[in-house]
Amino acid sequence: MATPARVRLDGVEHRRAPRAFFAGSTVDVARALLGGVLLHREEDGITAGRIVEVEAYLPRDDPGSHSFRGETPRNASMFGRAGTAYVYLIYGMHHCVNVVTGDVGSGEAVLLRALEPVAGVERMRARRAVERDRDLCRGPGRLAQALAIDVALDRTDLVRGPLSIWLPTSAREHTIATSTRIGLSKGAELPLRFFVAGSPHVSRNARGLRA
DNA sequence: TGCCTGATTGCCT
DNA sequence: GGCAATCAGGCAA
Repeated sequence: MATPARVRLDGVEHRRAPRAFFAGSTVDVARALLGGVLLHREEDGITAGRIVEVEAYLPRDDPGSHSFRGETPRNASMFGRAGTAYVYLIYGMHHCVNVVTGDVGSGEAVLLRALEPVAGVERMRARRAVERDRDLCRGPGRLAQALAIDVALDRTDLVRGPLSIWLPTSAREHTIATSTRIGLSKGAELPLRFFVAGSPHVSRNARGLRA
């Protein structure tokens, strides 16, 4: 499928994130993803949302990461090249979407935790029974459902495939806040969650904020 | 082979 | 605030 080099989303011109964007250090990529757009090009339309909350999962000595115990069939894509999508099923019913970063084999990724809907909102509403649009993508399982992302998209290439990341050509003003990651039993003390301060689309209020 | 747990969500009290 | 839903991976036996 022909993918345009640029697209207008939410009134702002965006360019598709190239391979090099994902190859940096995981924390840097995580912070740079804030303000970017996750877009799913489906057969009959698109859904997209601005990224407002992420978590970094580091390559070594990060007990909270799926890669901590080494590569397995489940987490194999997390060890793939930067710019690969790592999608997995959690709690037997929800999907989580990650962006693979760093070098091949290192096992680093950024979990996308919340989006502000910007395109295909009607499609999202049809998939998720919620009263408020801010609840469409407020949480990792919710955004996956809203954008119809499941394990079929695991291992796909964010640089060329149906899932993609788009970056505004002129940076938007936002303050990045930091907190500990959510839901972990190990590695929970590390300040590796980043989100747009004040955004109503962030999944929950956090403790230990640092602007 | 069997048991336990999880990067969550939504419903119930 | 508590807890069930639901299932694949990981580990013990």
